[in-house]
Amino acid sequence: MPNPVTRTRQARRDDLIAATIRVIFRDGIQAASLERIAAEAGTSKGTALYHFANKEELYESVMNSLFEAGQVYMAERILAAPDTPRSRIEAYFESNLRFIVEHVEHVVATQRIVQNTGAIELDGAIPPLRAMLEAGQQDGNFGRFDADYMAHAIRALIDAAAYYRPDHPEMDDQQFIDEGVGLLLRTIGASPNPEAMASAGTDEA
Amino acid sequence: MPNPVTRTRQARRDDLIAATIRVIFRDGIQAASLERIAAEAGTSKGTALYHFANKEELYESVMNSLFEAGQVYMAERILAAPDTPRSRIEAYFESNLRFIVEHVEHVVATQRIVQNTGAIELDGAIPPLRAMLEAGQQDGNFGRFDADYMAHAIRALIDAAAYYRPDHPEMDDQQFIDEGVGLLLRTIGASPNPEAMASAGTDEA
Amino acid sequence: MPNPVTRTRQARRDDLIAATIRVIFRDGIQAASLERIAAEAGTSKGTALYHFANKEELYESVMNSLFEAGQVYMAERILAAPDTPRSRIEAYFESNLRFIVEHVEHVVATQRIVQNTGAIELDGAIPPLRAMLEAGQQDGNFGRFDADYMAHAIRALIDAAAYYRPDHPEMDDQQFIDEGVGLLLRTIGASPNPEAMASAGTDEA
Amino acid sequence: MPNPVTRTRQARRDDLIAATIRVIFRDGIQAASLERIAAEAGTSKGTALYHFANKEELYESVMNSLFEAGQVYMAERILAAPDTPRSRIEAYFESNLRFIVEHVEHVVATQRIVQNTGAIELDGAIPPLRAMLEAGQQDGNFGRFDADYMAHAIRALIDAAAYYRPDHPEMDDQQFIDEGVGLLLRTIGASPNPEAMASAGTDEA
DNA sequence: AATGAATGAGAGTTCATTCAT
DNA sequence: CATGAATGAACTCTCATTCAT
Repeated sequence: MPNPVTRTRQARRDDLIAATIRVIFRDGIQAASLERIAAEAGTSKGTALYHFANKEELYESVMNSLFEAGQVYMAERILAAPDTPRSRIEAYFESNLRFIVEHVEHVVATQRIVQNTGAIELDGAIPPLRAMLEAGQQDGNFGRFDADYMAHAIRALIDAAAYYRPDHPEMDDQQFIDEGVGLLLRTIGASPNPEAMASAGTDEA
Repeated sequence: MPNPVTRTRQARRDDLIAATIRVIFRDGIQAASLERIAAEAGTSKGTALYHFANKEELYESVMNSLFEAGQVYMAERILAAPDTPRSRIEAYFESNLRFIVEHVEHVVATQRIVQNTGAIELDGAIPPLRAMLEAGQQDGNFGRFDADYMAHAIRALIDAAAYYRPDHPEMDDQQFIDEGVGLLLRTIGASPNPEAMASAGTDEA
Repeated sequence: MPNPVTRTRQARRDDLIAATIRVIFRDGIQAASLERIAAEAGTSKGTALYHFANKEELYESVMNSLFEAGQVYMAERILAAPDTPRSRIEAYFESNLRFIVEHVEHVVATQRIVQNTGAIELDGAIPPLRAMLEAGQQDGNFGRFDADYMAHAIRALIDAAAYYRPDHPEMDDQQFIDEGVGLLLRTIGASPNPEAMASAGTDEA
Repeated sequence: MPNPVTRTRQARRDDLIAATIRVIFRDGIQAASLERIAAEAGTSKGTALYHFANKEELYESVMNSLFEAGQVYMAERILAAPDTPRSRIEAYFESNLRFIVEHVEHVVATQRIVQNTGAIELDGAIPPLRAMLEAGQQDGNFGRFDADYMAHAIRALIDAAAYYRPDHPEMDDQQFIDEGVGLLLRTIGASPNPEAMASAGTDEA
């Protein structure tokens, strides 16, 4: 029976992870000292280091909790899409952008950590993406481009979307996602919506 | 009349700026303490702070020297291009990528500084870019997209190119630039159109 | 009636004392945190402090358990020796060295604690030793020396033997003891005199 | 022209070394935090770490300054002695004890550091000492003993003398040294003073 | 113009100890 | 009996900045 003072182990860890995300997102990674993070979580530096061996482990937990959640979220949606490169990559784009919209702070905080610590975690995203791109190219559905270069470009675009989002509340979530998906599909040389193009109208001049 | 032993004011500042760039590019921004930078410049921490009021001013100088050089470099080439949105933006893309290729270390160092200190300097690049995009859209040469969103996307793609470059020496400079320009033109909905480039005629199919 | 799962009070204390000795002997006193000791004993820091009011009390228990065991061990052997200063001191030397050989880890751990905490426990050993030396001097059996100075020297030699022992496994126990006893007897000016030991007669040539 | 505030580099280092010795000698090595040492030296923690890369380097400086001084001091006196094992080792004993008397605090502080950090510096003293002992044994001047064991015993006795000295001011320096030399010579089985024995009297029964 | 020296603020980390359960 | 959780004090170390020369 957990009480409000002595939380269970995982609850405290979650509190600290959430506090870390808030501080980094709000004040920048420079401001994210253990003391500041602990204060944000309503606890002390000593307690933070009781739950995480060191700051690096805390940061890793922030990153891993995002990666795991993101992977599940996206895999679910990508596998639900029709099994064609075009549909798959569109599902990839859309699910990734939607995940970002729903977890902006966590995403931005993680990016700051990756940039700052030189963690190469994000590189793990490149190979599967490259594979999807090459599959589409072989089917003749995508344009002509260097798949590795393009994979990095896509990651850059998606990551940038996370930075863009919080500063543009005037755009609603769906607009934001659609704009991003359209842009990404155009970048890889796949028309934004084949069905729409057939039935409704033309998106491009 | 500069003394051969005692460097002139500007020369020393330039030394320190160059040293800062090298340290950040090579060892990361975490390693860029004033002591480390001064040592790299062959001088002392005290001297570094004699030439720059504080570390922030040194970082600003690193960023400004890049922006000024970049602006001159790009303006020259953009103005030399035919006065159409399509040509102008292609010149923008190509000159920017070429500038990056020629100044990778400086560009990467600046990006690290911006990310780390939260400097918003890069936002200055958005309005002129957005203007170019809107001009192209009004001419019917570019696709349908949110110009502000696209301006940020383009900056993200170009910035990402700087990170990509040093890790891919197997690509030669021209390949790298062409791949980037092609990708960017596709993104804004303007096909690269090689024939047009040969005949200097219509930019868009 | 001790519960097989829940150890008895004394058993837990003994576990912790033994764990403390192992940790200090193996990893040094710097590494001997309560957490480390508790882990070595297969329990938790909280439990350790349930059985000992604080760390100091734990250390005192380590020392006292050694002193008590040593005192019993030595007293038994010294009282069994012929009642002459020469025999008595020889029994003191031999029993002390033999006790060390049989409890190296405990002895070394205790020495480390004494050195580190500045505990002056060892001084308790000086007065009885000094008395034995003075008795021998009055009988004309020992050399001319300052008894207090010599008592300290003897303690230093015996303590040093404990440090020496683990690093020299090539020497067997008996050799080690004999070498030490010989050295000590020589130091106080009483030759080891093997004939005397055989005939149980005159102790000094 | 050094002023009382800004001391020269070496002077400050010496101040800090002296302060370290005083703190360790007076309050024990546990109390020797950088803050405490800096305060004792009349400066700040930051300054201490400006002059020494880290605490370890400070401790090494304490040890090395002692070893260097001691080596010079003893070498001078040992080389001045007649070239026989007996004279040489007596000069070794006497010069070492005299050096200790003149640098008790430094010696004790160094011993505490060695014990605490596990530095094995003192082992360097064993081989030359063992060589001297073996030389004396071959000449038939010393008793029968294991030279390595004895070398360690001698070091232990001499080190113990440093601990003994400050607590016994009633003994004057010369007495202290003579008592120690006599004890040591007896330990190795060399009569304390061959000349004295020939001309004056007998020290042993 | 240049710099060695000094410093204080703040960082991450360790640890003995307290306490509620 | 036992322990997980929490905490605060103290520690070493980093660093931008000030200042006298």
